Amino acid sequence: MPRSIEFQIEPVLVAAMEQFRHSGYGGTSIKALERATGLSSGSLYNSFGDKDVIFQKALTHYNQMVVAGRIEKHLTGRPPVEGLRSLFLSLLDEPDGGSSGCLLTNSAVEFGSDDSIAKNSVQAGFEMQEKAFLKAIEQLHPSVPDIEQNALRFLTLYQGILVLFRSGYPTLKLRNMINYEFDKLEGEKNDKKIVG
Amino acid sequence: MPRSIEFQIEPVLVAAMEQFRHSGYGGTSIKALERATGLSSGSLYNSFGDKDVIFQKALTHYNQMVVAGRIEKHLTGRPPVEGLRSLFLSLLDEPDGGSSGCLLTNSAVEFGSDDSIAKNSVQAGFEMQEKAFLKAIEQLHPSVPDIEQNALRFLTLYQGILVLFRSGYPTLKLRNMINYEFDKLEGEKNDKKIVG
DNA sequence: TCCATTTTAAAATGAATGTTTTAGAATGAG
DNA sequence: CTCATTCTAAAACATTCATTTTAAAATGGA
Repeated sequence: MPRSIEFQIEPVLVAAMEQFRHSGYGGTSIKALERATGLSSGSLYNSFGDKDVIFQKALTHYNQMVVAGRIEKHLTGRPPVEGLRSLFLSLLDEPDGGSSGCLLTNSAVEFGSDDSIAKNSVQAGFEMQEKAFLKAIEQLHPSVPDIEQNALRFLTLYQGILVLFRSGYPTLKLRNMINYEFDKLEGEKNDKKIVG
Repeated sequence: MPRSIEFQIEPVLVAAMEQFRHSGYGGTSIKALERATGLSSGSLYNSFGDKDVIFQKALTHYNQMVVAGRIEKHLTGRPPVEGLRSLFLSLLDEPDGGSSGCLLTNSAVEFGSDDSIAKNSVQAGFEMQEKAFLKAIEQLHPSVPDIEQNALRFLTLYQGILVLFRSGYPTLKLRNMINYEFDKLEGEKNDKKIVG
């Protein structure tokens, strides 16, 4: 029957994801995708369809792997404040220092609120993050009524950090701010107000 | 001598600004700028140079008018918390509900940290916002040593709100979160801890 | 009036875009 | 082997892009 597929789909998706993360959807040409994935445009069109499909698959993969993976990695089996802190700090640990930012954040901004190929995945990604924050806060203060406000506040901070980091804002200052924020949270939890 | 310029430069800059705000730099064609400004491409090239110059002028104008204007409007001659609150809430008051977001935020994400036509203006704009927050917090707690952390936290929240709002996140939830945040700040200021 | 300049409209340019097609080599199952 | 399929490479396509040029009308100062 048919010749079997030579390449693995997953590394191709990862390469496309990185490319979109760096240059956005509009800023990424098919030629750039050829370079990034090592596939010819023929193969890309053959296996995916068109550019939109590649992007959507890459974005979905980003949600499943990067977003969910990060949450899983930092927020499970650990005290919630510690987990949240390391989750936030992990945003600043891009290996090459080249802050490509978050594909979710970048897509949200690039496409806006109009109907687009990104809308559903962006909403789903934000929802995943917000729910993870909610769960962590519940573990912290099960009885407080303003858990939702705090979860949204964390989501907002999270997205803001990604914007500033992407723009080249000094990592050290962001790191200090994050640590300050979670130090304060630990202080509140222990009912000790340290700051006079 | 020469024929005088027929159009006013400022409305043209405003129109270009709105267009870039809605569609980004890459997503805005010269044709779109013709439509938005009412000028022919001939006039645009004649009066500005090229697309990069138009964008840079529009971004500078955004900093001077929109960013500085908003700060001036909300943070002067008013109690700082009240001013900050109304500044944050004003982000959600886009007239048409079509959240074009902030040209600064959008440009930061679109161009990233690489050297680009936007880098200087983006940094300048963020700095303006951060300094405004710093000043407001100083008025609030002149003695606290962690003013910088709080100013950066406000900047981060501010940018995060702009991302979420641009993506179509429900305005009401964002409004509640903002109000909750500044209610808490007023509480802290009065040294009354309301939340148990 | 004349000249320099600015306007618009249109055409032209050359490059890049996304996509399809073609041609040829490779591969696996029957 | 054969046939269907997949690969790469290349060409072809129509479209869009930013930009320049052209031509013609308008305008203001000398």
